[in-house]
Amino acid sequence: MLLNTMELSVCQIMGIIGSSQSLTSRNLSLLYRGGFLDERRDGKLRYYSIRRDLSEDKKAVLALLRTMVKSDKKYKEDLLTLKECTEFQKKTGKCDMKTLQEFMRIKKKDKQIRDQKNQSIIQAQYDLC
Amino acid sequence: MLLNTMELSVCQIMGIIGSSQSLTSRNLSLLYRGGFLDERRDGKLRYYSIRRDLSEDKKAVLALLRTMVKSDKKYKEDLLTLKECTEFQKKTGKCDMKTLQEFMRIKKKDKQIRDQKNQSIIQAQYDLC
DNA sequence: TTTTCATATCAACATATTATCATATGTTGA
DNA sequence: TCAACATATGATAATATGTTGATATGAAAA
Repeated sequence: MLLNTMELSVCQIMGIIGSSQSLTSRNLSLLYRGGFLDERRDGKLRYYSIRRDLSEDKKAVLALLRTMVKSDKKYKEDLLTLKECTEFQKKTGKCDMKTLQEFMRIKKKDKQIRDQKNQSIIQAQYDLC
Repeated sequence: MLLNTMELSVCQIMGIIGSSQSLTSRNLSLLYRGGFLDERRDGKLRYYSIRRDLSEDKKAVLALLRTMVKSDKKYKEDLLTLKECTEFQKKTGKCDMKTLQEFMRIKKKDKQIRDQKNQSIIQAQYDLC
């Protein structure tokens, strides 16, 4: 679904959605072998994008997924992260795995802290009752 | 997908697609609880049909499944069986489980014989090479 | 009422799908 | 050539999904 927006490399995707390297690579290559994605190699990086010449069946599948995903919380977050991530890259010029992972590590920590806060608010509300 | 055509009872569906009673019942009730189906009770029988007031998401899912299933061999066979089955019912007036299962047992046997014939034709072609 | 039939449900099993870890492959720059 | 990095893959563990067989429930006929 992230690839709806733009072409992305394996490490970008793993950075954004927070999945492991092997899982990301594997799933992308499954989608590639399944005929959903195009692959472009540029040095060490491998960029994947949604194929332009999809069969009607596949177009329909993607169309459905796109409508289903619209209301998905994680998806919205990920889209936001993608935006931040590309802006970060434009500014710094950096697009390597380490930088991305560091970028994500910080984001993840922030999220954890936020979640903990929410959790303790909920707890506090329970305690009040 | 059979329910696209018309409202059907559990035993009709199990007869037509050749699935066990418990499996058929379970899957139908899952679809019902999932909000895809309507249920109507008439004596011992329970009729399921596709809900008229589906959400847009669910409509989209069904629309996709309908296009995907068009090219499915088993689906085409089942549609044919459904037709035969309803004609048989109109003629005989019978719609109980035993009759349906007997109807299916014969159909299944016919199919097996046909498949065996095809198999031996293929074998014969191999032998020729 | 008891029996029969249609359907539902539970527990156990079978199968399919996803994820992980360790390691291999291939690419680039020193 | 080697070291560093990005990606891929094989073996295996974790989890989800689908199926079956036995049994329960509930309605109608005998």
